[in-house]
Amino acid sequence: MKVRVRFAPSPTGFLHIGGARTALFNWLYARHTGGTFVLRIEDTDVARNTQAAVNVILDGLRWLGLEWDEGPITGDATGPDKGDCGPYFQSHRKANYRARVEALLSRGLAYEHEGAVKFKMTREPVVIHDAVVGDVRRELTDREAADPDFVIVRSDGEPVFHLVNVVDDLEMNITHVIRGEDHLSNTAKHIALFRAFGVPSPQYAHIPLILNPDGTKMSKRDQGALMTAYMDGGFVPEAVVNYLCLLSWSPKDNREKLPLAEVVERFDLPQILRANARFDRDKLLWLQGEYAREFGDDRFYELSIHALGRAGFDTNLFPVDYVKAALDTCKGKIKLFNELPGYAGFYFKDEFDYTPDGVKKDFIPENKPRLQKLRDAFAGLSPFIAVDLEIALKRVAGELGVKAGVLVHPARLACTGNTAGPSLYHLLEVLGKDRVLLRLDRALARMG
RNA sequence: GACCCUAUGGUCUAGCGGUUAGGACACCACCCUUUCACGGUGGUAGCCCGGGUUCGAUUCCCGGUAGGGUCGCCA
Repeated sequence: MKVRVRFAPSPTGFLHIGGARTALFNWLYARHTGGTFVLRIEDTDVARNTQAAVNVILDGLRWLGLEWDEGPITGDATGPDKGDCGPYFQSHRKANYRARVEALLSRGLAYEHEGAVKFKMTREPVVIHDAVVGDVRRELTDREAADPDFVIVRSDGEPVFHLVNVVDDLEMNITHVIRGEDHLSNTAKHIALFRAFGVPSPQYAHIPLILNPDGTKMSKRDQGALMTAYMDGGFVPEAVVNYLCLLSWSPKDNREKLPLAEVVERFDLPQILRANARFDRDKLLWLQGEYAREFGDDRFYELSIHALGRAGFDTNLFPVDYVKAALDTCKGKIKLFNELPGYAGFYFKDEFDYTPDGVKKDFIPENKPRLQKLRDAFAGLSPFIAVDLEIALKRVAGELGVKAGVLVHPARLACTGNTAGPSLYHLLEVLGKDRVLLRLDRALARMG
């Protein structure tokens, strides 16, 4: 039997990091088994659905690289889709639900109740055979024991989650339901519905949740909960996906950074851990840095230029070779691409403020004659290249009887406005003699 | 309140009926160095508690505790 899994988000809120992880595990299992990954939009809550949320779901999955085999192609519920089990928006499957409810009603398995339809839930404990958690015997809670039946169609005629979820899994021939553990308790209801429809339940696999760093449940309002925070925050999908793979799953060989293709090869349901995991942004950031450092030039330039553009820097105003040379000095130094405007913006603007800490420390009176002497030495240099700049600076330092750092720090502040940044000699070479002398003069005037 | 899941350093994890309990992030110190970052070396820190089984439990069983989830005409 060919594996068919689905990710079935509800567009009532923006794509969540936990939802992304659920999508990832479904995708991994589909790819691992050579199965099919279906995307289904559960938009039955008309009042709370938004088109923007649908778009973020599609954009987010594509950004992560989790392409689906079946499902909508655009965020338009009436738009094109791919696959033989559509429509993939639940808002367009109402006839299916109606027919299923009729069948239950006619067989006495459901009944009308004050305008709504309720399903006659079994009173017996339900055993859930879960691929991750094992066998779970779910008994009724006290409140359920008082009234075990539950609503499957609202009095306004709209079908409810438990019903539509099961009907679609059934009609879309879903073989494995991989979802968050928050659904484990509800699974008894779903199994009862499958029984009522006379078909076996899919294989369930309930995966642990992602918690906040303090161990509380991550909600949409928490820091870092939304996928857009990563998409817009200068992260790369490789790092986010890699990090997500390491939550509740492990390659078991002490490696942390590993290619997705290898995860696909090794991923399987029984090895998924059972305990919730806390989200650790520091570790994600570390992985982000690992990836950012190892990108090829083209990818690095592309992401960098994009990040600079978002911050208002138009790199098209500069020669391509200049832009590339400037970015080359930043590679391996930054983690988040969002850091780049602050880190390398000095290459692309002549007017900038000096960081106050640096002014206090480096633009001191005794440094003025030193910087002047350095400026004069630089003025005589041709060509203006890093190795010669370093020799010149160290010679001046020697003549002054000071360590190189005494000149390096004010020179850096003068030319970049910052106390930290790319290699000084290389950034000077990239800026070029004219810009460097101009900036040194400006700093000298400022120190006056 | 009831039902369900879970429990290895601060965090993510490996592991085992007998191990000096391994790795990674973070943190601290030192080295490298023009800053930052990288890299290198070293370090602090862990098997939730109580019973039971056993020659021996972090590992198996039971209980407790703690954390999480669910019990909607939300999904």
